Amino acid sequence: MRIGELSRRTGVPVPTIKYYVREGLLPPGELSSPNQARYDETHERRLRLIRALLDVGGLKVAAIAEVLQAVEEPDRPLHKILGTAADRLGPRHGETEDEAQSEARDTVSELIARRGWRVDTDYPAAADLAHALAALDRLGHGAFAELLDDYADAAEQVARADLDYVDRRVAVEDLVETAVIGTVLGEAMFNALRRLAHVDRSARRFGAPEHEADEPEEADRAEGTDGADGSGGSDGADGSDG
Amino acid sequence: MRIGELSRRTGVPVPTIKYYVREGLLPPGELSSPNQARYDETHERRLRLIRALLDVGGLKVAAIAEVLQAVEEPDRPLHKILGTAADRLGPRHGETEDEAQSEARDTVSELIARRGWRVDTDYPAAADLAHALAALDRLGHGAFAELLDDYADAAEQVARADLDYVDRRVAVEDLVETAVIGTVLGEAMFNALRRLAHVDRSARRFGAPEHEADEPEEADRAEGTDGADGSGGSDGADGSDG
DNA sequence: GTGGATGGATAGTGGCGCTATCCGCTATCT
DNA sequence: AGATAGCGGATAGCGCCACTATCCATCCAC
Repeated sequence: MRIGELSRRTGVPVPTIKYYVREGLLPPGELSSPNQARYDETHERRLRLIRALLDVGGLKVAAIAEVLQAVEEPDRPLHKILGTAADRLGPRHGETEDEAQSEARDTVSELIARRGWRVDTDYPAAADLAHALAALDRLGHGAFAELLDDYADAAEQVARADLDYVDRRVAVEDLVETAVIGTVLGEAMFNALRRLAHVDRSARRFGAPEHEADEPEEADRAEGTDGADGSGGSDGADGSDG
Repeated sequence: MRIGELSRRTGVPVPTIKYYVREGLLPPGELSSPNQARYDETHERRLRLIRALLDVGGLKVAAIAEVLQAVEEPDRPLHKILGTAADRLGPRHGETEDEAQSEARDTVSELIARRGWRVDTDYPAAADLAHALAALDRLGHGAFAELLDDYADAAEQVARADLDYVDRRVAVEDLVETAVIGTVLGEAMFNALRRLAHVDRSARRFGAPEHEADEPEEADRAEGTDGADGSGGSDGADGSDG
């Protein structure tokens, strides 16, 4: 297909596609003439991946370029690429050599050791965690770190589910791409779920009594009852809480 | 104290503090003269909160302004404010009335109903979740949604821990601020933990052999040294999935 | 009473994700 | 063959955002 159709199929404007090619996110089309290029489904797929990483995952264009370059090389060990992807997710923060900071780093090291995780202490995600803990500490909420093991339990659960999924898919699709997608979109998914669970629990605890009650005081949520019935064909995958 | 000391204590440049005041993130200092203002610990605290929300939480300045305005009003029900905070966390996405989109919305509704969560289906976090699911679907990973209940279990666990913490702190500190901090920084914390858990599990599964080996086979993050193979051997041509 | 800090206001900067425009070429329709 | 639409490639510009620089009149400390 040509660029116009690629644009139509994906909803991405043509100049934007050109921009992605320029930035190295998308491989250029195969030239059939000096100024005529062809694109195929791999481009379409890649383009959708880019948009997902961008819109849902919140990655920056430069970060996506790095991740996708890693995806291109199947030689590298998976956990490295996963790291590359995940590392680009976190916020980039300058060095703030604080007391809270070094203390937080120790806490992270202890946690990693305690759980027997096979990760380096200087892993970017570890630094992110330390940053969060340090910020908590500076805000007088160092006690929030007491929840670390609860959080880690949940994180392990999720990670297990993710890897199981990757395992299941490994033969079918590109392993690395699957892992990237799972890492990035899974994060967005979990964050949304956590926010929903927060609202639910705080409604239960502070808001309404047992019976359903919707405060009419500020019902600016409006009602969004979409008439579509269409029972989904989802199987009853019961959550096996373990 | 005056603005200079506030700056020194927090590490935030004076012009930036002025900027925050202009943007409504930080209340102005108390004027003792027409052009002389005093700041106190509440300002310092607020400033640290702003930086945490900005650097660690990744919120935008405008979003922080909204959240903090909600924090100022203790009348509003907590779960509303929590919602306000959480809603500003997610990515803003335009309307992409897709098939995947509406299908995803249904999936979300079912999930909420299935778990008995007291949240509206059109809650922003629900929309975020639907967006993530729709993106997954478009990428051919609709099956990832099978993990939803696993994810939701973990999310509930985390939310329970968070609310317990808020409960514990409620008498001591400002409730709403605590909730905001927990929501935002907790998210950063969990995401980092999840990435660490990912690396751990994928190292176990794809990297090192089963027995616990403290010594990593590749201690450095540097790429290039991928001589060690034996795992994978996935040379398969790129996704000829169609 | 002098010099440096302060408050307040306005304008400018740099990064980022696009977007607009231009040019010469090419595929396709008639 | 000629008209017309689209294309590839390159460059410049836009809009948003989080600051940052400058200016000026005032104030406080020494």
